[in-house]
Amino acid sequence: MSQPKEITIYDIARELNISATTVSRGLKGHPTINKNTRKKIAEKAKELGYTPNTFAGSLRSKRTNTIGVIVPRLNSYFMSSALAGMEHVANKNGYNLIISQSLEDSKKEIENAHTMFNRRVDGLIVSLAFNTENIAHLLPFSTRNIPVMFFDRVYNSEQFTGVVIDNFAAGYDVTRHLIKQGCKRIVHLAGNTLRNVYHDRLEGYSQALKDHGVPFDPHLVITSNLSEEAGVETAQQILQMPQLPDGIFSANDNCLVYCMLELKKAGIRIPEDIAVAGFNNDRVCQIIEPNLTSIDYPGYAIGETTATHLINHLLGHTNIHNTNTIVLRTELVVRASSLKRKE
Amino acid sequence: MSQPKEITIYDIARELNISATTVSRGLKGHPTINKNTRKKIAEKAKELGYTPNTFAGSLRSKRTNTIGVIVPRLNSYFMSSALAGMEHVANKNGYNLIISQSLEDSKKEIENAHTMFNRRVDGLIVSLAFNTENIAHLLPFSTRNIPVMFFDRVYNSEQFTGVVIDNFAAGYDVTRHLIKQGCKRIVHLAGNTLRNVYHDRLEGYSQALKDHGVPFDPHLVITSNLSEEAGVETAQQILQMPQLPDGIFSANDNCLVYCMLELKKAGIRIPEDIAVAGFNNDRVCQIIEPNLTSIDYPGYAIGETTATHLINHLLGHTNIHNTNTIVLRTELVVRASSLKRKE
DNA sequence: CCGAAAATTGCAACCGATTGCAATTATTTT
DNA sequence: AAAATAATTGCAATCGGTTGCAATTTTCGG
Repeated sequence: MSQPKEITIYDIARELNISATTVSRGLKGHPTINKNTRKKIAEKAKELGYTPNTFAGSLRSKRTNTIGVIVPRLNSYFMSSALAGMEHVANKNGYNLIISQSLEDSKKEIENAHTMFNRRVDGLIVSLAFNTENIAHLLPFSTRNIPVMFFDRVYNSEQFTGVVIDNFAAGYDVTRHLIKQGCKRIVHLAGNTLRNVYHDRLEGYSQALKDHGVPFDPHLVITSNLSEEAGVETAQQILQMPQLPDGIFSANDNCLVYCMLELKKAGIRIPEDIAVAGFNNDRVCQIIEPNLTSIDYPGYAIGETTATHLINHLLGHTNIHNTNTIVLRTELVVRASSLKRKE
Repeated sequence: MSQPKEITIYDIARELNISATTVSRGLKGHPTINKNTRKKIAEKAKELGYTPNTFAGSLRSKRTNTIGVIVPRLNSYFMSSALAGMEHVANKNGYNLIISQSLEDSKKEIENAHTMFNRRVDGLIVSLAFNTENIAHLLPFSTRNIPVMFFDRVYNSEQFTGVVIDNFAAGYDVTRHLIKQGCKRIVHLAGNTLRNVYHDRLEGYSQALKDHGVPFDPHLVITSNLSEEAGVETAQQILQMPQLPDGIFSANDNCLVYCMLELKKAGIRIPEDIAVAGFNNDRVCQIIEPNLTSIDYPGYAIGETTATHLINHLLGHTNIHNTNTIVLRTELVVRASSLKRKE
């Protein structure tokens, strides 16, 4: 099982009777190396089957061309889209992604952050776990001048840049839309309000109610982890309310879909009895019946934007420290699930 | 912008008046180091805020604790589930994942393989692009004794291990099920038959027809890239057939769902006019109406299995070279979309 | 043809940990 | 208490590129 010997720049140098320095520079296309020499080096490298050893280089140069990504979980429609967007941008620019999941657990998020740090990622992209309360684990990155960017689940801090949508406005829009459809008792399925996204959506909801003279009833705000199971449970809770609501605004589609199915099973008509609207514009929106009104939340674009900004910063084209927040445009996509009246 | 100096094992060594060797071993929990010394080292390391530099270590030890993953795209339900499974196993074992997408393009897959090689991944996991015809780009890994494992889209080779399901059997089961429901003209939505998964499903379909005396009609096999758009187009093709089919077996759910929506729009009743069944047991199966019969294709488990085997091999617990293929169990999940007769 | 400027190339230290082997120290055994 | 064995620790080379600065070669004007 002996490993075949690794071909190094020294091998190339020896065969060409030049120094390793020249080979190193030649391979990098360094301008001070003679064109002709460069060609010879390239040829010999190919001939010998040379492959650069990234570690050796990174050790010295302190650049790894690696971006760490920590997400709550990578198998949701939104997340995998965002990751796909990041990977695309990164790959195009010669960067690679090391991806890890916190599984919504702050402790694991901290561990992962350590790993990323040890791996000397050039930059870090994070979407926070459900229960992360502070970002002490990210401070070593700042100390080291390693840029950290949040996306989606951001942390309110002067120190880091985040890519988000205007969750308040989106929550407001959805709620207003439901009110305009005649809803008076609107349930809000909320997530952990520790996270900006859920907090802001709830605020938007409250404000819209207020602005339109609809009383805010805390009993109508159901907080959960917004999972599929939570959707089912929520439906049961709703069905047991002394007075049924006439609208639901959910902070995510996934949960709402399962809630809808359960409500339908119980004979509730949507949107006639209850108008519903979600958040994310998940693929299922166009598949469930009735089609689901939702906020279009461009995962791929968010991923691209985040990665682009981070890489531009790394390349020195821009400085993200000047930017606190990047807000992407969203859009309310109205579909049958919320249309009580013909518009 | 000067970087704060990096803390190394030498700093710890100096402060403790011992050698760097001892520090290195101490941190790794090497048994020959005195327990007491070990404790002192650990304390000092924490005190100074030491973080190991993975590169330096990897350079010397030639182990990176990194697994490369190349997938066609990472934003599909199946893929992101598989990746989630892999990440979970890898993380548990101290490995990290470098993930890249080929975007179904063989050329990009080759580039990505190079990158992975240069990064000296300890092992590689691949699911092939639609149009990859050979695996020359993976041979350097074999030469170097770097284990490569396929999953899902595997390459038929003695050389590498793959984790798959029995696509033939699954295709056979679905088709037989449709036949038993009384279908006589069953359309098959096929993918690129260069890929085992689609090839085998088609074979299973053919064989089932044959075994049950249903004639095979090549016009009923519609090959596409199985995208959402393809689903819509396929529906239009079907609607223009001189004689409508009475069943559809699609090689994936995603495409079929869009096809169904289009057919329903045209007034086709499912399953009465056309019974349909898909493949993957995607989340949408339980959401679309009627609920979709499908083959449960356990993405998360496939990811876990693949990563587990690879890591066990890396740790020397098992040797994947003894294993050619690992076949996971699948199951036909029957739902309303295919039930022409009460069972 | 000479000397200065420009273009190339090389020296040698360095990045930070790992490791085979030898050396030192502690513990037992006789 | 000396000898033998076991437990710890350290030396010094090594992994494979990168980089500041000096050295060498080439080019060219006069």
